[in-house]
Amino acid sequence: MSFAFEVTQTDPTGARRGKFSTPHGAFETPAFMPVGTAATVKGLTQDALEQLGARIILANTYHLYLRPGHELIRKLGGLHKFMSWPGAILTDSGGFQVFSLSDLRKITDEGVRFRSHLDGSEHLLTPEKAAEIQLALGSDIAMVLDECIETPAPRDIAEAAVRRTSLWAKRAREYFLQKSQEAGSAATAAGLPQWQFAIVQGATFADLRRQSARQLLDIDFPGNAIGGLAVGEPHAMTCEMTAVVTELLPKDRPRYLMGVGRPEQIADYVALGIDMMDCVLPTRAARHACIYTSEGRVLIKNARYAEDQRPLDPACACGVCKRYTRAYLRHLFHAGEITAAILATHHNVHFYLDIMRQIREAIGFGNLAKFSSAMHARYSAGPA
RNA sequence: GGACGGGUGGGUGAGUGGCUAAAACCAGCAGACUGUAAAUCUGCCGCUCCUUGCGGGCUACGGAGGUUCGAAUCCUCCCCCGUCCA
Repeated sequence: MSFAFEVTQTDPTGARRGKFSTPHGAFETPAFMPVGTAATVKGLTQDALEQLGARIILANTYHLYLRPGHELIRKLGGLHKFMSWPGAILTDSGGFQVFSLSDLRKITDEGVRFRSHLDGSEHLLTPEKAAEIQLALGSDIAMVLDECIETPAPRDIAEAAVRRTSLWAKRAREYFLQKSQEAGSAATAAGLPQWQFAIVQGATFADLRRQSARQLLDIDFPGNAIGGLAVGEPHAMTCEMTAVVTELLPKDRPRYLMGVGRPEQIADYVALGIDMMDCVLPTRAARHACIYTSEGRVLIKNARYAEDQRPLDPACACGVCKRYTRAYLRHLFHAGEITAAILATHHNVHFYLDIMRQIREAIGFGNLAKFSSAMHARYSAGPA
């Protein structure tokens, strides 16, 4: 069946290995999803993404709604066809923009009123509207609109966000099911997503996190996400909140921790039972000359690499590391050449996807904990 | 030979008596980045001393003198550069 999630292996730590199927192919979990907000993973062609082994990427409801417009994408055959991406696509709802565009929006129970960061025009994003846009895009996994808040947050603010997120999730679910029912058995043919994920909020309050999770579980989503983390709080807190929530989540359904993480943190989240993650870090840091390697971070613009003939990461098998030197990459960055961003992104995304491959293997062999501590050791030591 | 215009910190270039170790930009050095308003943003960027303070000393706006309490800024001469006229 083309819509399925199955846990195939578990680890003493709590980590799970599994397989996630969509109409646009299957992928193994735990999975890392590169972020392609505006229907492109910045710096990478779809060819490159496929070659790197990416089977699912992220796109953004809010951004694609503003430009080029979801109706245009629908008209052109859906997002997969539009961007020529054969793999799976998860679409974020715009809930993160509630957080990141906080100066440009007003929030009520009805929805979020945004002033476009592109032209200042005003738009109302409701839970139903966010679902509708994602249906138009034809995404494989749709996220509900949630209220993502800053951390640390006062308790009353966090409570309000939990309440509103549950309210919105219920409406989003009803809308989604109704539309799916209307489409009937033609749903798949019409490219409608079968997967809709809820998003747990609750800031750094364990009881609110539990409350949020329980409320969302009552609505009953095929998959569950944890949001509002890794937005400034310490890593230990991120882990604590994640653990609080994953304890409550059904074991047979996928769990997605949104927006994480640093290379050395990924295995920690997997150990807490997370199946999916996404993060802009590998792509953004790459554009900013920060290279992730098996030996730690390499700030490739630094003068110390001017004559360094080694590859970015001597232990890396990616095409960039096979062919180019640190000295060359440093030069490209200093020269402001677009190729610098392209090559660095290629490597960093490879690095992240490779971390996940290693983690999946480690789960198979039961030595995830070892992998995790090794990563932390390398990354606390700083660049070589 | 003459007439104008101009010489400012690594570069471009503001500044025409004190608020100027001297704008801004670039280059350089370092840092940040976690469901992307990010090929972005931040700090440093003459030398030096210390009790690291919106601290002290020194050097600095082509060169040398001078005026002034005080000069990158005004005056004199000189040296360069550009444009134009012979």
